[in-house]
Amino acid sequence: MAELFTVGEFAKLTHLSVKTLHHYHEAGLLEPASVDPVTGYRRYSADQLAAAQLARRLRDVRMPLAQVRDVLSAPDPAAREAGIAAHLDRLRQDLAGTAAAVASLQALLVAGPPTASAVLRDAAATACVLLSDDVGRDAIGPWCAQAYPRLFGAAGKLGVPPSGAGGALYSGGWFEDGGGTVTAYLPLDLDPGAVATAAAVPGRVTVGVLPAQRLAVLEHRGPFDDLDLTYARLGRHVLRHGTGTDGPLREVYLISPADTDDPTALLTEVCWPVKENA
Amino acid sequence: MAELFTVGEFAKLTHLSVKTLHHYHEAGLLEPASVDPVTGYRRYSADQLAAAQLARRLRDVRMPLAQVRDVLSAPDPAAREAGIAAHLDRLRQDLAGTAAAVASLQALLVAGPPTASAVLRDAAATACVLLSDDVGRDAIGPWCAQAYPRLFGAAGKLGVPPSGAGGALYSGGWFEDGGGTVTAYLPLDLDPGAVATAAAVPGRVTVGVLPAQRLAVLEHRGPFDDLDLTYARLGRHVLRHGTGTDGPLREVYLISPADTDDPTALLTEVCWPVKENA
DNA sequence: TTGCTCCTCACGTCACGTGAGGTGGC
DNA sequence: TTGCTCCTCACGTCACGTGAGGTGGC
Repeated sequence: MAELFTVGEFAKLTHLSVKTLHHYHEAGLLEPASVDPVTGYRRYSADQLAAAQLARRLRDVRMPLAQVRDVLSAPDPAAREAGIAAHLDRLRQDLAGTAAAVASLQALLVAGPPTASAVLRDAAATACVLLSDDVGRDAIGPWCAQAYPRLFGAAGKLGVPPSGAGGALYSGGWFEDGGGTVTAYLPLDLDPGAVATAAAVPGRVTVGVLPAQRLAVLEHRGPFDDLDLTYARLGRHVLRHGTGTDGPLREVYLISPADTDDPTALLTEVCWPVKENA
Repeated sequence: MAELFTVGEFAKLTHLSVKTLHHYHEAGLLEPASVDPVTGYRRYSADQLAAAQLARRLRDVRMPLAQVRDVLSAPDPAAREAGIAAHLDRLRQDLAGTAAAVASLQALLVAGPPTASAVLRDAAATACVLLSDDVGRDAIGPWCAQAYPRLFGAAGKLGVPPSGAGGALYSGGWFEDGGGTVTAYLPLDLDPGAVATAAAVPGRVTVGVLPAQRLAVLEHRGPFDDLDLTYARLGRHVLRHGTGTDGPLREVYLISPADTDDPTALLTEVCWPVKENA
């Protein structure tokens, strides 16, 4: 007859627990070859051993169940291997992130927080190309990576050279809420008063003016993961003196990931808006 | 006055979300410097910034909250750094495990399952030193690592040389239920009938006899993580012919981690108990 | 008939995120 | 007074594990 195994037997054969097999059934990931309509008994076929073996290995490399399901039901081997390769790539990025986090931890233990001092600056109104989006905390890196090329492209099409480093505004409760509206900008060598006459820009990039603002500024050198140390130094004093405003926080990327592959070489200005009479 | 910040301000300073700070308060991990008894408003002090910065980095390296709490409340810097070092060590092991899982996945994709054939063997009754415990699936490696030295030590104290490689019995539904009773054994060069006269052994190690049993045996070469492939090949045929019994599954560690650091050099006999008339 | 296996709820775990619904401070 | 921030439930997420309580098959 057909080679059918009970859950318990199939569990022994695959080293997946019975509970896990139940879960995979319910998740539509590994459906038994047949289910007895009266008793509900699951029966697995020998043909399903290979799928179970693959599923176990995909879970061992932390692939989410939904993706495992997609891989197992892939229409052809090429699609299957593409799904696996994509996940292994995410795994590599994750690993790099963990290594960076270990380095950040050890740097904090060895060196302690940085000790530079903030300066006040009156930022003038500035014509810019702008790109705004609702971005979560964990998506900010990739979002910026696609935003600035688009802004540079837009500036090029306008025929107006950038007049300085790109930056971004983090509005409202971006850090408190784990995300929100981010506006990436690139300053243009253009009279702010002339902006209304600028040509429309393709995509969602727009041309606008950053308003004049008084800012407390502190330079941050090193990876973005350590920006909290600089925010603490800068914001602590601004808040202590009660001079902070609820305007968006601003970052200026003087040396950005586009300029260097060395995270310790990154240079970022952190700008906290303060009252005019500060 | 004291430098006290609201949750929102403290979130901006630390890049922890307000919800996370609530959670850390409830978890007793980072209690606000003061809580308004009437409004419930949390107030954080500037002194708490360092703890928040450390907590964020510990979470970034996936330290569980309970351990973060222990580290933050450590009595002295030495205890704190010991806690951190212990976790970084677990992280390294985890990483090695993931690397092994990637290798296992890629080997499966490239080579497919192995194709050796099983043989029948009548194992005679054997005198052994034995060590039994309730062990979970994920704890089996470390458990074996401490079990076999103890068994060798016991054999030495008895003055009886081992008569072969060590093995283990995985009883009942060990693989189906994700754990259960495991019995590690080391065969002794001793008449099984003489066992009752053997001296008591210190610790929880005992002297006993493995009963005679007919086994279907298949050799497994390579890491333990790939044992499921061999179990599938072996058990599939045993179950297909309906000759399996519900006795414990047995593994014999011909080349064990004590003998080599190369996982691909490991050699294990997988033994499935079968009926006497098989 | 006795165990053993199988079944289905329902709830727990972990570290938060996501609203809902309501209140305090400038 | 209007927003804005703050508060507390209560529930969702993810991949199962852990019983509870009950039934089918040899």
